[in-house]
Amino acid sequence: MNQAIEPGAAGGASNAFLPLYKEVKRLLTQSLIEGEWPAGAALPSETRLAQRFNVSIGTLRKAIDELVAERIVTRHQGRGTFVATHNANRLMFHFFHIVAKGGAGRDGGKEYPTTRTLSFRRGKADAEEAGRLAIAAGDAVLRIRNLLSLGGAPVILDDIVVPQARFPRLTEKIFTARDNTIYHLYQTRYGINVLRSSERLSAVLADADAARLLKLKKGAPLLAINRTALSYRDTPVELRRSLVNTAAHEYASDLGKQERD
Amino acid sequence: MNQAIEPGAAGGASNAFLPLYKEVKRLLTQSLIEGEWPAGAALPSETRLAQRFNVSIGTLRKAIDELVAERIVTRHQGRGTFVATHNANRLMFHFFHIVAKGGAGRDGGKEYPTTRTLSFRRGKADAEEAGRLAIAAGDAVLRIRNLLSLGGAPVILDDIVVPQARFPRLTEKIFTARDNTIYHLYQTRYGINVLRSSERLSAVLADADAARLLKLKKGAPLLAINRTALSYRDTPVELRRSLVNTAAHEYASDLGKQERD
DNA sequence: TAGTGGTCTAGACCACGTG
DNA sequence: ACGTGGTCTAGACCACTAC
Repeated sequence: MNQAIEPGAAGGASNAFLPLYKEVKRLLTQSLIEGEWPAGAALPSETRLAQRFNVSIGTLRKAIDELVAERIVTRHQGRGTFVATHNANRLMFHFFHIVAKGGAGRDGGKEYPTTRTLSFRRGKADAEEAGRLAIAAGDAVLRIRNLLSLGGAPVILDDIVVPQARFPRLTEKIFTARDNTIYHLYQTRYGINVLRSSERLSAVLADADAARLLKLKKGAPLLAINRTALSYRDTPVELRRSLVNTAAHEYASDLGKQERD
Repeated sequence: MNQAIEPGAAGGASNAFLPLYKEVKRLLTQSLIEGEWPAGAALPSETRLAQRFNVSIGTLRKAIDELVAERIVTRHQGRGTFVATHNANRLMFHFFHIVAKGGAGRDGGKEYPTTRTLSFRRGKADAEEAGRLAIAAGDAVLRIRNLLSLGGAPVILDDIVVPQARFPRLTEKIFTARDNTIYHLYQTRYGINVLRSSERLSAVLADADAARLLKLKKGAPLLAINRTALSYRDTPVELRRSLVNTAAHEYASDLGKQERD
C-alpha cells in the first residue's frame, strides 16, 4: 500500500503550515496504532519507508527521530528500527520510580519488586474515574489490588482501575499468570501500548487497611501516588493509586535528564 | 578566535569514534561555561558558527539541537538562538512542581509562590552534604531557610544549602532583595546556570518546628523533597530540602511529556 | 529588504550487526 | 559481503522577525 504524500503542504496555498516530516510521523503513528508492526517487530528500513512516503531519507529520519524521543520505537545501528516493547528494563526506567534510600549503587538503588494480587473485582466507574479515563460514569471497570514487596518486605500497595471495554475477557487468572510486567500484558494481549504517565504525589497517613497490609502502625506517613497511564495521543488507559512506605525507600524524579534504554 | 576542527575524528586511525557534531557541541558548551555568550545573549547565526567550526550547517544544527533539548539555549525563527535565562516561566515549568489539588485549570493549577526568608546563616558542610555537593567536609556553606506561600497560606518550607565558595559575597540583603527567582540570581550575579535537578521524595510527619511554621498540627503528614540542583556537565550547585503541606496541593510529575517553553 | 532559523533534498561515506 | 542505521555535506527554498 503506497501512502505517497504531496511534496509539501507548505507549497500549497494553505495557511496552516504543516512540515512534511510531521505528516510522515502522523502516518507512521497511525500504522503503529493499527498494528501494522506489532510490538517488537522491525519497521521497514529507512530507505524503503522513504520510498513509500515519497520523501527523502533526511525527512523520514526526522519523523523517526521524534518517535524515538517519545520512546515509541528504538533504533539499533546495523539491525533496524523496532517497535518498543515493555520489558523489565523499560518498566524500571520509565514507570517504576521507587528506589532504596541511600542506595547510590550501580543501578541507583533500584531493585525489582515482587507482586502479589490481593483482589480482582468488577465495578462501575465513579464520576472522577470516568473523567480521568475518558469514559462515561457507570461504565464497567476492573479494580485490581496488588501488594508489591522489595527485599522481601511489603512496601507498595497498588490500586489499579482499568476500563473493562479495553480489556475484554481479562480474568484474574490471566492477570496473575503473567510472567512479565503488567504493561507487557496490556501490550501483547490487548495491543495497548502504555507510553507515558502523569503522576500526582502527596503525603497521607496510613489507615487501618494500609497499615495492616504494609505492616505499619496506623497513622504512619505514606507517600500517595496517583498515576494516569497514557497511550498514543495521550489516550488514558489505566488509573493507579500507590501507597508507598518511604521508611527505607523513596521516589526518584530526575527531571531533564537525558534518558536512554 | 577561529576554533576550526578537523573534518572528522572518524577519519583518523582512532578507535574511539566521536561524531563531529558532538565535538561541536562540546566546544559550544565550553564557550557557554566561559561566558562568551552570557545569559539572554544571542549566539552568532548558524551560518557564522558553521564557518567558525568549519563544519556544514547541518552538522552545526545537530549540535544545537541537543543544546535545545537540554534547555541550554532556545531558538526563535527569524530572530536567532539565545542562551536560556531563568525567568518565572522556566522556574514554574522545570523546577517548581507543586500544583493546587483538583486544579485542572488553565495552567494545571499552578500559581506563583511568594517567598519569605526566615534565616540566612553561615555553616560547615557535614559529610553527607559535602558528598552531594562535591566539596570537602567542613567547607564553608550558606544555609538559607525560606517559607513559601500559595494563595496567602504557608505551604512549603525550604532549607537550602550552597557552597560559599561558589557564591562569594552573597549576603542576606542581596539574597532577599532579588526581584526575581533564586536561580535567576545565581545566573545573573554568579554566572551559575541551574540546568536540571535530581529529586528524591518521601513522606514524613511534621515536627514541632515545621508544624508551627506551616500552621499544622504536629504529626501531620508532609511531603519531603530532597533536591540536588545541577549545572553544566551535572556539576552540583545547590541542595534543597522542601517540606510540603499536601492538604490542598500536590507534586506533579509528568514523565515522558514533551516539554516546551 | 535583509537576516535569521526551519524544511527538504540527493548523495557520499562510515560504523555496526549478521551471515 | 550485505544491509542497516549514523554522520556529514552542499545547496535550494520557505517562514518568521525586525527595520
